[in-house]
Amino acid sequence: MRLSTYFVPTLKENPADATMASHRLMVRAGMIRPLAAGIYSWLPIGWRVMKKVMEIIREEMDAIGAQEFQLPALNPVEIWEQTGRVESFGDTLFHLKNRPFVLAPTHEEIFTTIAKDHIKSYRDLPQIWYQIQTKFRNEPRPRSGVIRGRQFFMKDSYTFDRDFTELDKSYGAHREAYKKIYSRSGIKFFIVGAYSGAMGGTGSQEFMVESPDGEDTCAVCDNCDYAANLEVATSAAKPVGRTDGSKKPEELHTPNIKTIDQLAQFLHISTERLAKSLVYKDDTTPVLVLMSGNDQLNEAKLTTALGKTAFAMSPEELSKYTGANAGSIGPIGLKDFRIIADKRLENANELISGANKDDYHITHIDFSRDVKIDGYYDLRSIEAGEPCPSCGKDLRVVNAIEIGHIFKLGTKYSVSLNANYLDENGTEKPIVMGSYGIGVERIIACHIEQNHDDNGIIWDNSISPFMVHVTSVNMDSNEVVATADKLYEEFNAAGIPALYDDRHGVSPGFKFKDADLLGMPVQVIIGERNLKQGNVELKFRKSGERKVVGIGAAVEEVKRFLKS
RNA sequence: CGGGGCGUGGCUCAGCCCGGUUAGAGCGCUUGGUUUGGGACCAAGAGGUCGUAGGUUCGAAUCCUACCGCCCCGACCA
Repeated sequence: MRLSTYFVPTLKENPADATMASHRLMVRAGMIRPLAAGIYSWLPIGWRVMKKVMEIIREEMDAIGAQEFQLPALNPVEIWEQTGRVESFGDTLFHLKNRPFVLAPTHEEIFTTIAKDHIKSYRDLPQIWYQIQTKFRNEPRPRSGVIRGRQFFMKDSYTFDRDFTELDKSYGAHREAYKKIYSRSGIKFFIVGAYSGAMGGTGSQEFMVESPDGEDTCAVCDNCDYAANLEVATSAAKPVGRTDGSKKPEELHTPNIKTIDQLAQFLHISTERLAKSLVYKDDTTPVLVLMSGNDQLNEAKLTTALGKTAFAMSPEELSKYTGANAGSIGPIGLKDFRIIADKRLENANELISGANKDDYHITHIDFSRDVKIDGYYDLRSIEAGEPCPSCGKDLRVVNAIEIGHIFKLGTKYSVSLNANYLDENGTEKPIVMGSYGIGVERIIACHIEQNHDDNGIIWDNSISPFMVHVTSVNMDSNEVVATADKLYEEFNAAGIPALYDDRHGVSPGFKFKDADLLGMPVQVIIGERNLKQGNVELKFRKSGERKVVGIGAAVEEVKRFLKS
């Protein structure tokens, strides 16, 4: 493409509202333009990158036998009501005003409906179906450029199997395909065990890119391959356990003590044996959650433990239900509560907790003697520096951007939409499903996050919009123009996509800055200085290395570089 | 949805606190000329309902109210 006519509106200055490097650079390089919050237009050079990423995805999906579909984004709301997801998506689901339709935020319902209509026999299984399609989600707060948008491209695939063993195979195939997709896209990533959330299902993993701007938090071990989203991460933190002492519970006056730290200071002991009480309520039952000391409750883990979402009680509810205010609540003498505790507190004794009477605590509590605990669950958020559950080395806690998520859905959607098949014995069974997503924009944004410098983007060959950037330094020199034209044609003829800066009246410095900003892997610079000796200059974007070569050798040199 | 910030030519911003001719700068754009290896220079131009609506005032970009939009933090995030 000739830059003189190609629409690439580059910007010298940073857009005021972009904070992340990828966002800034995508706007500056003329890849995208904002239309509204979380909604972007893709300009020609950005769309070229998008298409290359999509092509990598297609190749790897096709390689595991997946078949590409294209489903409607407009869906009758009725289908979404059948799976209960109008409610579970809530305000995130876009509803049309003048028809009972929604804009699809994902496609489990529609793919399952097709499966229900046409998959009737075990002979029809397995199937792997996918699409690359625009998704719509009314995000309460779009952010970080294209990373969290209200409209975005997702590769979503769905597997249909006869049982869970077969599902494991389909799931495994996706996991491997995803690794290839991200590796080929030039992204450093890691895989974490994840929380299935409202998707339901029996297991899931996320593909993550470490980034201080990430919205997720993960625990990772640099020694072994343990990595997990904090929503499910565990550590080998020691249980509180039992200690000497067989005293009976005793009330203790603790005036104006509200926090665990104050209590520890007041009693001159460590925080570990202080059983912190947190009070939640789900739709029916009040729940008392006991944690050791200052361990932080992870609400995602709480949801998993309870099987439903619970909300923290307001201060007014607290005193109504417990008779005390926050800071003085405990498990002893509490009526009508479901009481659960973190695993670290399992069977612990010599604990101190609130007395459900303001300014009083109870000492010498033995959980196996004095309290009826309805269950011990892993409820705490792990912290950096705790020992890895698999190898014991220190865990790191990092922020990360989710670029893919794979789910073993099981039969949640097939049951609610009656997608059944007949097995060899003529028994009707629900199809066992998996669903797998990739955020296409996020691949691009994360690639730029990981591959840029102060001057601009540094594309990997695999997704670079062009392979070579030909710069004609001086358009007023006939020799320079003739040589640049000729090289540009030669690159085209050799099947090497080239961007040719043939703009008139643009100073050399301006062209060089644009070339670095746009970030093609190789630049071929044609100027009078080198041309006198019959040479042109190659500049390799990533290394910054420059090399002067004869005009006739330029194409071969570039070819060799691109192959290496 | 809670907290904070912002809205002034295409872009980045000043002016607003303390109201007062014709609303500014840099970049970009147009024309002419000079330049040509790291975001050139000179000259002459074009381009703005100061987010919208109401209010206060003799007078509003500036003060007040409401609304809209955008960004950041939090909540939320299959």
